[in-house]
Amino acid sequence: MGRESAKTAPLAAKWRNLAESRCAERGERLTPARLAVYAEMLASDRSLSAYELIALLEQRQERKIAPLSVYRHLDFLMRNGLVHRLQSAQSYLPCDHPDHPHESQFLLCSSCGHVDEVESTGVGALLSEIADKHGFRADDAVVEIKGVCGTCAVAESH
Amino acid sequence: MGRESAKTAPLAAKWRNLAESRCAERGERLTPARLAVYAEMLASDRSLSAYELIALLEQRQERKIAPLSVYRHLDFLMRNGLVHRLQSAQSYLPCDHPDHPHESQFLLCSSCGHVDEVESTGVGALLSEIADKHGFRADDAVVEIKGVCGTCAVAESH
DNA sequence: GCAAGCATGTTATAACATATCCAATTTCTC
DNA sequence: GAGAAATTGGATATGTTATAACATGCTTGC
Repeated sequence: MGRESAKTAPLAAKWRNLAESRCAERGERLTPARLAVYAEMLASDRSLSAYELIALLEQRQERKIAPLSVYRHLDFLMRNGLVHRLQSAQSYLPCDHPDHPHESQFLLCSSCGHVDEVESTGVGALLSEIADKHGFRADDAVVEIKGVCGTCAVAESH
Repeated sequence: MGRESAKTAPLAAKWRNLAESRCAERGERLTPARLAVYAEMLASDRSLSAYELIALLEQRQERKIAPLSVYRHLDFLMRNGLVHRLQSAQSYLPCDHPDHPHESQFLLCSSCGHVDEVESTGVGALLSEIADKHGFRADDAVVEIKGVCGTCAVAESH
């Protein structure tokens, strides 16, 4: 167990490699501090607010971390397609398939808090069509669906 | 000019009547304070943050207004379908067609700040279908499209 | 008129996000 | 490898958005 592992959440090679190659392609530097934030997010089973993330990182690294640092790292990760922001929950989530650019939709379970990122064909096209019809040029879209996930729906019915 | 008009933004009869009947139907009380917030929002040509709204109301009413009051009024107005919250802009917008329940999509112009509320057939169905496919029960959806409106696109091209 | 419930006011604080300035580190050029 | 330039990161402060806790007052139905 190396020195870094004490300060960084465990990070599967798959994700690390994807992140590294993605940043390398774009000429961006995936520094240890940035990687630590990314790893912490992947280690969580739900989306995290910036301040929750700070608390987790402080606990793991046993030192104070300024909000601005984490926001900068989040910004970096979002810029490079590794992390998404959930607009309706003011929280952040690692991207589920950072291997290619995409427009995602999110399924937010109000019961367990789990968020599913899906990439459905048709949504982008439909939204562009709607925009066109109103003489609007669409650049980007936020699609967040709130409801109850399958697991919780089953649990509720018992 | 009555006393109230000095303290409340002008409010077209159309909107006032819609709001009053909507609340009456639901057994909710559209008090002067609530109406004043609604009128102020309608008087603006763009979405407003809660604190912008506070500033406008304070200016008009010449007194201090606590944030919580405005948030309560916004909550009331949203509960009764008179106002929407824009998740990606943390701001609030009067509903464009409060005469019936509906799911809207929003077109946010990044250039002029104008927001267009549209109600397109097909979006709800498509999103439900997507949710179904993932074993998810959809209750509600946020659809916010960012881009450039027709007017600004024309202006830009000159 | 009185009680119950709803609405509002007051104060304080929590939660989320950014500004400014400077120190440390990395990278580049020579 | 030394030194300059650029990037990254830290410290402190502040701005912005939202809610908690509790007290008071209004309205409505009896």
